[in-house]
Amino acid sequence: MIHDEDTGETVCGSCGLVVTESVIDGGPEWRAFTVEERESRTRVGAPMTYSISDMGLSTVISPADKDAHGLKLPPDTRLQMRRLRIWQARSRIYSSEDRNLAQAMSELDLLADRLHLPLLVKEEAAVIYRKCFDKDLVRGRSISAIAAASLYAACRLNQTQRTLRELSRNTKMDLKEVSRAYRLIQKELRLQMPVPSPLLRVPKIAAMLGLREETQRRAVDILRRAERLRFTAGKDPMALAAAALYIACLMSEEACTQKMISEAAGVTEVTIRNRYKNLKEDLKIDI
DNA sequence: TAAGATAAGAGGGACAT
DNA sequence: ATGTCAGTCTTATCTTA
Repeated sequence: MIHDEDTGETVCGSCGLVVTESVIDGGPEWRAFTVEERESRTRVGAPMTYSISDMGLSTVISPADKDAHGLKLPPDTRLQMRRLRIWQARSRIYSSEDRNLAQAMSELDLLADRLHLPLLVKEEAAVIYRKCFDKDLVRGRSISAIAAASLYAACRLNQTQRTLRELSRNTKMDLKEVSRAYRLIQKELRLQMPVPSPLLRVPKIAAMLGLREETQRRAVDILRRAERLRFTAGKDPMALAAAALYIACLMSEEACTQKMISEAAGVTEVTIRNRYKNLKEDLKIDI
């Protein structure tokens, strides 16, 4: 086994197989060159994070009735500490705000995990959820719906290719609920979403079908031309990408049926046919 | 068997009431 | 707030090559 500190990969020394891709580095994230620097930068505690309901910053009073030197506390101090612990716990979790956030964050965790979303996206979703909470958008709606919608919004903002359907499939809710919540928060928070480009969907579909690089390139060409002529507005990007790939397959004589593409892209064959038809007409493509 | 055609229905945006 | 309209996409079924 060879461990590569730079990439964090552990690689088998004889065959080159990557065993684990990410290794947790327990060391500090800063560097220090002098003793003074080291001392001034040293700090204690977990890093702050948005995906724990209190951002990981709350104080925890140790349950052991000992002082800093490990000696038992005198009885009256012990009683006082016990009372403090109770109030501390109440103020942390038992306020309705924190209960709400705590539940939302755990749902976010679960969902992000299932969809293999990067930490960055999850943290952004957590920020969005907090904004929703502050704007009072959660009251009267389900926490799960707002949490799922926040995650979807974070995906969109980061151009991370996940469909609303993929998201709702991993929750108990149906697509309608999540998309309603998503539209609500998009409107209320005035989120400026990047326009979803069909170009970015091509690799995803092509990879599922194992299509050649050449075919992908042709599909991208077709979509570029269509975008330039404004034929793509208002159409499902996934459907456009699927249709372009279908045309590309025909042109490069790569065997691929509409059905295969429709399954990989998550759009129906009929929709692919429609997009295929007007792409062909609009761009005057002869196959 | 794959691809095309047709029709009915759902859901949401734009716009008027 | 509620209703209507055009356009998109889905589901289902039938036809064609």
